Amino acid sequence: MDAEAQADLALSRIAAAMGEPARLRILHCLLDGHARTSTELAAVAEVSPSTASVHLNRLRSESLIKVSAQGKHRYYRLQGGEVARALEALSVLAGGARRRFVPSTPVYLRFARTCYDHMAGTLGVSLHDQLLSLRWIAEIHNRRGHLYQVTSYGLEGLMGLGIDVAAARNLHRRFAFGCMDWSERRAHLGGAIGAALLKVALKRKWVVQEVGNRALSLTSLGHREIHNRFGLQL
Amino acid sequence: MDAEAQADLALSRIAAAMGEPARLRILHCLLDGHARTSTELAAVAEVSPSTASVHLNRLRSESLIKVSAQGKHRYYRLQGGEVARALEALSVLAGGARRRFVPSTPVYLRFARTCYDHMAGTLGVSLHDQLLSLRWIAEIHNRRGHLYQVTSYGLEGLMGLGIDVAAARNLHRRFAFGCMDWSERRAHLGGAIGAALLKVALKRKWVVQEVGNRALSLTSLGHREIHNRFGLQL
DNA sequence: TCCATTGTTTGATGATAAACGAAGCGTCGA
DNA sequence: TCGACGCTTCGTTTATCATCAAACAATGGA
Repeated sequence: MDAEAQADLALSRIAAAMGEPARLRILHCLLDGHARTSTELAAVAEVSPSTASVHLNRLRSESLIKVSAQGKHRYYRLQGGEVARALEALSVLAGGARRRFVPSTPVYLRFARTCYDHMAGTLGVSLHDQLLSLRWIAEIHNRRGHLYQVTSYGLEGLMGLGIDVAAARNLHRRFAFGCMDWSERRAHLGGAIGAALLKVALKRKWVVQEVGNRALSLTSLGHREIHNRFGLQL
Repeated sequence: MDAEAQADLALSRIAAAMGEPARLRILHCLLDGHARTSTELAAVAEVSPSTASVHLNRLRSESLIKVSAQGKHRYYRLQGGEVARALEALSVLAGGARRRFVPSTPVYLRFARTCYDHMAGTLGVSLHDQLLSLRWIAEIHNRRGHLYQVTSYGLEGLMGLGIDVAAARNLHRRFAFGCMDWSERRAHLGGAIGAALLKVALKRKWVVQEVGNRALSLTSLGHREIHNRFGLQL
């Protein structure tokens, strides 16, 4: 088989991978740049988990999505911007320009959002980096992922915010770890400490949660407080 | 079903239409903007005419191609530029940027090329228009397509080029007709007279055929001769 | 008018693949 | 260590679809 025919075949396999309603719903869902778990995507695609797993495998073998395991979950996301662009080009054919795909994470989600029970986005990543450079937290080696301990500086600072670090340590969950941020591609602070920080930020109205999505809005109070307490100019 | 889900479904149907090797070969073949007959496309797709017919119907129902009947033939071509753009976006995913699709007729083909045994492209269309305005040929009405007769002016001119018009009239084929030019979307001169003109142009080295494609190169001699004999400034 | 060419439609057949449940494998939290 | 949970793999069923030959329709030329 010559190179031309082989390229055609590869192209048709990619198009076929997109040409199945359930798989297209999966791709469409991932278009915002977020990573989703297998279970979430099964619900979106409206198929059983086992069926979704087969679909995800197929999309992966065509390099349309990539996966990264994190603990119990497997996070799937688009392989890259080309995939989003191809889907957008296809959507032009379907019903004109009736509906536009959002090729990347929307600005309002990219800046700050919740990731389960802690902060993600630019805000979350910046805070994580600042806590590290202020030496409130320090990395400890572990075979899987980044784990953190709270230093004596950190203990003082967190208690100053009204966080009960000892109680957080006794929760049946990871204490503090670097949680991969999918819009920033860098770590933000997860675990019990991360959750406690979000709780404080919400309670003190540094950020407010929007309805209907996971976005967080930074208030002017929050802007001031985060600058004063962490030296972080957002 | 909500609008979102319906758009996804339409999208997946389009992707599925492209996701079949034979159909993709057809689309790929049509990417140069030319129209092809059902039989030609069956050969390209390497399937039987009946199978090709089914595929062409499917592509047509998804508005990826359009058809126009001309006599015994049915000419298929891409629906529009968006289809070419979508295929190009997909080809980025297949094997990187290894091979680029040509979304429209390449310049070298657009200017001048063979159409079976006569001239097409800008050159062919210009010549056709000029022969009409010089009254070498005149349109005669016919229920299907444009047919032409050669006037006394034309007879003189063609004989001056060494063309045996009487012999051309006796060939078992259409004498002269307007053949739709798919890159120009206008007619060029086909039939026995069109073929005889190409033969002369090749013999006198006004144009030379390139190897491997249907392109024609206009020589400087051809440029001069066509200007002198037809008053055509290319 | 007749025949060759071109193309579509139909019907039958075989291959592909999408779907699910059950079972298996890892990881997390108690 | 022991479930609980998330996810995948396997095996089976079912439905879809690509394919071709044969029949049919339309056109052009002799």
